[in-house]
Amino acid sequence: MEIDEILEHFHPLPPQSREALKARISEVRYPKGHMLMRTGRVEKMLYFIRSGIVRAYSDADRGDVTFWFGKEGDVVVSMKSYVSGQPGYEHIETLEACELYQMRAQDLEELFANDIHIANWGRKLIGQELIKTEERLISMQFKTAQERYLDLMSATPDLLHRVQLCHIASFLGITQVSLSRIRADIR
Amino acid sequence: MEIDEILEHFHPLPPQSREALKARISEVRYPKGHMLMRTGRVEKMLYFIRSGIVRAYSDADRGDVTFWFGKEGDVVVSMKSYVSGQPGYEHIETLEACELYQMRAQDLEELFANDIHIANWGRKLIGQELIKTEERLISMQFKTAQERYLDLMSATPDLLHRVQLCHIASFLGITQVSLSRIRADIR
DNA sequence: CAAAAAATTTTACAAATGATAAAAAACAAA
DNA sequence: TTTGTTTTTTATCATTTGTAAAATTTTTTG
Repeated sequence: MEIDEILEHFHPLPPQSREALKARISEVRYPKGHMLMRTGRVEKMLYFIRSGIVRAYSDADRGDVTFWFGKEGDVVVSMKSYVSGQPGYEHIETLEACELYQMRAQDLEELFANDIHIANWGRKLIGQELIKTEERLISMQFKTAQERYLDLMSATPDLLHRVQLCHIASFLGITQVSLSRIRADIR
Repeated sequence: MEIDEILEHFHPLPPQSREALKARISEVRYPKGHMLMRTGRVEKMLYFIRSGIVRAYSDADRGDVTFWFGKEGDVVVSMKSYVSGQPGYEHIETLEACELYQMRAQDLEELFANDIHIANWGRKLIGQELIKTEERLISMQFKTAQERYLDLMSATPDLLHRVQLCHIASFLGITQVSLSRIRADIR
């Protein structure tokens, strides 16, 4: 996925502003298993995914909890870090070899302060992330695990072939064993 | 809670921009049970809560699902509507008599387009909402209902006295019966 | 205050999910 | 292929949560 397409997808940008963004973006590749971000750090970079899949997860008593998958076209930020400048609570790792567009968070801050189109573009970007998160929260609250699994299958069917089931289970808020039962029931 | 305090809380604003915002804000009161927003509409207004409590909820098979409480100082928007201009998926109603600061969404859009400080203020506002939502999502995924109840009690203890338990239960993602059991266990 | 309505708790039973261990299947490296 | 490792499934039992109905408490209304 090309960078122009990704940037435009969040919100239209005047050519000049888009070029200002692109001038601060470079390309980078990481192998599977690379840690893009770590809990407790104030992250200096953010990424847009050109290809590949990543996951964000938090540490918990019973192992880690995957709460987000990022795929082609998605933005990768440590939200807490990005929004408040405070240490983030998530690890983010690549689940496949990834091609990423990278940008320094500080460069983006400077653009926000000086270019109103980019400031509004950033506002829309966060807004879209919020909607997605809110919709997931609602579905966690009132749908059964089986419904959530079926939703995920119809929304991003390829995810199941590209990601381990233990991560899918964690993402759905259930154990891997429970996910196996659900899959058996559906068959 | 005064409007200046509320506005500044999200992000500092130069006096000129703050006055521009305030010039478009008026005050309004509604009794308990008033519907501020409705599913399926593109909402034209947004609010800041001077006093009182409101809840946002979605329709579901088994009744409604409360997924957000707003209290003094919080912003009240139909997120989908506000972010994307598309019909929202939530109802929002007052749970107490409320004093609100109100503003036309279109006025805010115009300020976003013309005042970079307000655009960045709006970006920070949405970002803070995103963090809160993401933290709730994570706690839904890896905490037990009892832990979530205890968290809520320590975070906003007054909520329990001001809001019906059926709404608290729904907010926690459990039934009212289950919440009753948890409360009995704690005693 | 008394009656009615609403909200909350309790009880009993059913269904879903979790924990653990072990077996089966899929995958990777030599 | 063969071996060894990882991933997924299956089976068992304990725990949690849901559903429905009744009992209790609290609030509202006359």
